[in-house]
Amino acid sequence: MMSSGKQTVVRTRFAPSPTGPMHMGTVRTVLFNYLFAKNRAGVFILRIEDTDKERSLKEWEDDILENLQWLGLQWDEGPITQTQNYIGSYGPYRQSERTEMYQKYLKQLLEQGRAYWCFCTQEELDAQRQHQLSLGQAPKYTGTCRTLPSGKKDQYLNEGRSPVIRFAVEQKIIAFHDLIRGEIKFDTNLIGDIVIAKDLNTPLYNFTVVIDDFEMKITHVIRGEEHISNTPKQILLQEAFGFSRPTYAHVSLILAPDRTKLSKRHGDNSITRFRKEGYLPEAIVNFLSLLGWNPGTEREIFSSDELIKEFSIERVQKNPAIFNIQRLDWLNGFYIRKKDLPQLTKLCIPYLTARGEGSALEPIVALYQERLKKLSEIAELTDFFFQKNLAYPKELLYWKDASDADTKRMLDTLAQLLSSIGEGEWTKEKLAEIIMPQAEKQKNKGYMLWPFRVALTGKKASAGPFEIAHVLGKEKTLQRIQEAVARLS
RNA sequence: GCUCCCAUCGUCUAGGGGUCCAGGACGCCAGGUUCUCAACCUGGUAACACGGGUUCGAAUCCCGUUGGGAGCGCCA
Repeated sequence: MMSSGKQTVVRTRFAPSPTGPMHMGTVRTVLFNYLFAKNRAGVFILRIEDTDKERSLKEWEDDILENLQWLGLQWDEGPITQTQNYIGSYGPYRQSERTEMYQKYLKQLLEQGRAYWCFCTQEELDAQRQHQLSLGQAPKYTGTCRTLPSGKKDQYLNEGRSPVIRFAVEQKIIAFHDLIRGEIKFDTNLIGDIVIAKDLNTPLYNFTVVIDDFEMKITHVIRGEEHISNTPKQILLQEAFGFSRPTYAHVSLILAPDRTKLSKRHGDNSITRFRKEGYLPEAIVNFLSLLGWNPGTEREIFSSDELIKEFSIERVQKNPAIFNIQRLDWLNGFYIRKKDLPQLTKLCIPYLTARGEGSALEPIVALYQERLKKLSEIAELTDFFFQKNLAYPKELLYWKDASDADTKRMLDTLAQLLSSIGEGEWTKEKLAEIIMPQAEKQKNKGYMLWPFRVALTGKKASAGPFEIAHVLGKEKTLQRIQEAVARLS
């Protein structure tokens, strides 16, 4: 195991396969790896597991790289790349670029007789599995290729069968300590000889992980719960090579509200979708890290640096957590409210395309900063500022029991009052100073303020009328009131 | 079917034998503020899955039941 005298540097890795968009659940796993490594002043590695040539796509690798960058989860090591678009100067490790090394280890196993060529066909294996299932047994490989006479081998080759490489699984009890779950035991009797490579150039997952974790000196394997049952296979492989065993920590899954594994059928839960909708990386990081972990205090808000400082893997929850978007929304709103205006405006611009320049939009964004749950909402909330003609039913102008005539009279009074205010003193304070006394004369301020606000926005919910009138300017404000009057009677 | 994992408010969780007729947060409800919607403040609702042990004492330890989840590939 690990040397106890000198302190070993902690090394963790995130090892995704680029076969689809990066999900929220995946992000949480990365986060735990990242936080754990950083908390121990260790090294965090990114390894792209692209051994499946059919399913691995460059598009998805880019998706992973982009999102990690966006989230601020930078890896510390990797091959230096020429065309580096990412923070730092390291590219990711890619398993597709390491086949020679895997081959070396594969040959070693073959020579030692720890692995062998298996000639069984897909049909034979399927039949075997069906048979075992029908007997109520766990399906496992029980073929005889392990001890195949060499004559038979030639015969199969002549038949055109293409063999795979199987690892001869030793029958024993494998126990390992999991940082989150404690002792876990498996009887390898239930595991058949596993396929570790399709051929010498095509190694498979359970094999490559073991080699890479050793070669990259990974000390802690933090991964999803779905890998618990792979662990004994990997330990067996490690033992065959005499590799030291990393420490394991299996993180529970994130579940959809129906309590099943979060998947496509629960809608789009890709990190890219949340990014596009206008969730902030700090909100996602804060939210995900508290999904299944907390420092034992009543604190809810954490920056990345604070998370790094507080994080401990032992405090990670064993039971799976349900993805609860309302809490994410709340956190997102919190972080939006905390942004300074120029920064927030900049973030909103993509959602306000062709509606003006940055600084011109600031007053508008300011009115809605505390109403935003996600950035994308800014578009609909503020559309009335940019529309030439507002579309709303005239009934919307009525406050409570106010009649058409009442409302018209209110708007006329308002127009009169507003006209008296000079362009130069058109501030929300001045507007309130002139209008409020009149509004207060009504049975209820709503009789004047409601139609005022609706005339300006065409909406039943919005920011206050004075601040909106201020941003709109005198001319547009009066014009919108006239338009409202024209709708009545 | 087999193997493994899990089990506190609707949700995320605190709790690791007595200080818990269970605390916080989100949500929800009510009130305050308010022309509206947010934001903000105050209050409220709501949980130890069940059954056996162990113990003077159990949400906390053990066993079982039930329930949920994951895995059982020439995917990762």
